[in-house]
Amino acid sequence: MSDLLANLNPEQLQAVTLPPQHALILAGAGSGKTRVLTTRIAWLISTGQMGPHAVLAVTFTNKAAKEMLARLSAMLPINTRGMWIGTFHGLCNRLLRAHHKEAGLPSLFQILDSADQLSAIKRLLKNLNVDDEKFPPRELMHFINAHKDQGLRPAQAEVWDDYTRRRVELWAEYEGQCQREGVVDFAELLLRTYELLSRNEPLRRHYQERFRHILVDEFQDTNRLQYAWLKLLAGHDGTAGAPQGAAVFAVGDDDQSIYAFRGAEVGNMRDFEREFGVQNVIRLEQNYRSHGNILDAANALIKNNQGRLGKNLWTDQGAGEPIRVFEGFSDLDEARWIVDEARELIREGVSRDQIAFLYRSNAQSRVLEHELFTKGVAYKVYGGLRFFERQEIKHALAYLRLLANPDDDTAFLRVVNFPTRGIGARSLENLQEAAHRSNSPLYNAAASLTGKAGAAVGAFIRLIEELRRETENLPLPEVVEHIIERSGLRQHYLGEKEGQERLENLDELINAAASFIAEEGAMPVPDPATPDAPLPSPLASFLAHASLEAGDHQAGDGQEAVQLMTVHAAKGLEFDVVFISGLEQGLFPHENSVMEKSGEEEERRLMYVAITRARQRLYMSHAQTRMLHGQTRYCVPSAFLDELPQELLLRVNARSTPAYDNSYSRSPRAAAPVTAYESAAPAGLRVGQNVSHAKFGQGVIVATEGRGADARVQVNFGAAGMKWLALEFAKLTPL
DNA sequence: TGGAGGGGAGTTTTT
DNA sequence: CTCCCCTCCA
Repeated sequence: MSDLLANLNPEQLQAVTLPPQHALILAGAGSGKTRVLTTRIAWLISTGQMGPHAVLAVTFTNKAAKEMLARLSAMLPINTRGMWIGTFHGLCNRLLRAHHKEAGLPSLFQILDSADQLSAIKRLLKNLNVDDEKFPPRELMHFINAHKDQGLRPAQAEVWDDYTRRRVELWAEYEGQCQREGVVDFAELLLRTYELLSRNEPLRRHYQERFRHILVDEFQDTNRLQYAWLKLLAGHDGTAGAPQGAAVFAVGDDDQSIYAFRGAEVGNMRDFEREFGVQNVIRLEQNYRSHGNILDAANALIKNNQGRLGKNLWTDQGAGEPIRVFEGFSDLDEARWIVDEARELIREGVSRDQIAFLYRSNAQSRVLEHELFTKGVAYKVYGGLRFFERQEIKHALAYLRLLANPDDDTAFLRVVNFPTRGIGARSLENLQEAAHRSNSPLYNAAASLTGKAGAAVGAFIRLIEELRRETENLPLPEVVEHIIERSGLRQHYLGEKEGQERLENLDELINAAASFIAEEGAMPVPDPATPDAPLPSPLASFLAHASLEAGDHQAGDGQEAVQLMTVHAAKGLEFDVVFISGLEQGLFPHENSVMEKSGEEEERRLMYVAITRARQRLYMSHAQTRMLHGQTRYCVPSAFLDELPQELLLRVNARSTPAYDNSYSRSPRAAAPVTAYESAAPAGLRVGQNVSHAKFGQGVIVATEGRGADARVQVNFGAAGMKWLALEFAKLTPL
């Protein structure tokens, strides 16, 4: 045990060894929060304060959950299998599988991922003859999910106009459809579990009594429903007669809250502190990742946010390098400089995968990729399709889903005619109509179809029935292999020009099934606390796994490569060298964020996350012009750059560096293509012109419109925002 | 049934 | 500009 606590700093040690009370750990970037979390669990177990089954540890990502399990296994001589450590969704899935009856779900309920959910909504709108122009499926999906993330059902939704009334009706229809088909979406996993536990007292008591310690990772990312879920499980819901609850150990960093747009509520941290009467608030401020200059910059930046819980990172590693700031004439110029700088570092021996290019929006990767490709630097872009999201994989899974649950219309429609078997859109329309009339799944309605179409659909149904029979007693990997052959998927892709990779992926799916069985599905462990609960079948578990864990992002080739990703995707990662590009008003901070309340603060936190990814070297860059939506935009440097202590920055000017001289840095004006507007611009005020305004300060003209008395110009004033000004009235001084 | 071509949108995203 | 989605036509 002394081993366990060795090398913890005083704050970490204090957090790990707190008495069994509620605690809030404010864990700064790079302060060893995962270590504290796992050591806390190990300490509680090894000191005999609780058994492994009395802990519930929740994370947001599978990666974090796996990491925790791995570290725990390394610390303790216990089998972590069967411990309740996982993602919110994974744990809810587990609960719902064990108590599906009480939750009103079929035992083999399927989980819809976002793509499945979208197609389910599209299908619903079609069946109900709803104009999808008026009710865009994506928007409706977001509406539904946002409400469910708040813990709401259609009956509780606030309705403020006819449009919303209709959306709520459609949402209710959607819920009905999911129920009929035996499928649940991501938000439903949580909401259904929450409702199950709040309505079913014995069950609630059972779990409340069982979990003595609840640990939550990335607490700042919890949404309202997740917080309510935690309160319920912790026995802190105000229910009369609730047993003495679990101790909640919440770890988070309000400064790294960057997911408000998907429902995360930083306010949960304050609420938690208040509602749980938290006595133990511990700040982990010693940073083990970055050099001092980097931390100083991050601290100075984040100080500009209001209402923080407060935290200041420090390190004993020394100041390190200054932060290098580069201004390019264009986005291309910027990319060239970044890539050249990276090549220089690689020459000096920095490993490629210790170099990260971070950006605010995915579109920015294009110009960087182009430059990397041109210069022959290996790179890897994060954010593409993931394994289980690939077309061929989803097709194969749809067959498997139909074996498990024939009511799953989403799966049915996905493969009823893939590979093509002569079932046209017309037949499917008829089938859907018949199903709608008889209020039955497509699978059952198929029998009512007559004629040629009926025969074709009938053959498909028979195929599924045969597959079910043939695979009944096969081990999972063989089931997968069998359906890939018998469904005709393999044959189909064999005949396709670009089919080679898809075939490889299908083979990989068989491997995935095999390793899934090897790792977790081999012999499902009965939960000691609920020994009577049905054990999930390997197929059902595998399908849930596929939905809940879509796999790694497309990682490109395995070789050492420069890492490209959005700042969001970089959260939780660290690199020796980090480049943050596109530091321009409107891009970072993003223009759409200024509309949202406290949007600027979230952008600042995002910047804070970006900065704190760097261990040794940090580069920041911006460009004077940037191609955006096919047009050249004139940009002013990000206000965030001004918020950094200037003495930490080293301005690197391309022209002062011989290597960059006239090789590609052209004059800014010459580099800027003439836009269509420009011909109409009044003399002296052109797009790209720097101007000064009495009230708004310095800015740059980004667009002009009209002539004479009607002439207006759009000016980007940086921190003061983007303004349209009538030349007749506004006093603009060219600079 | 699939390919071509028009139209529209273009922050961030895990489960 | 470029990508994606939908529709329409052969």
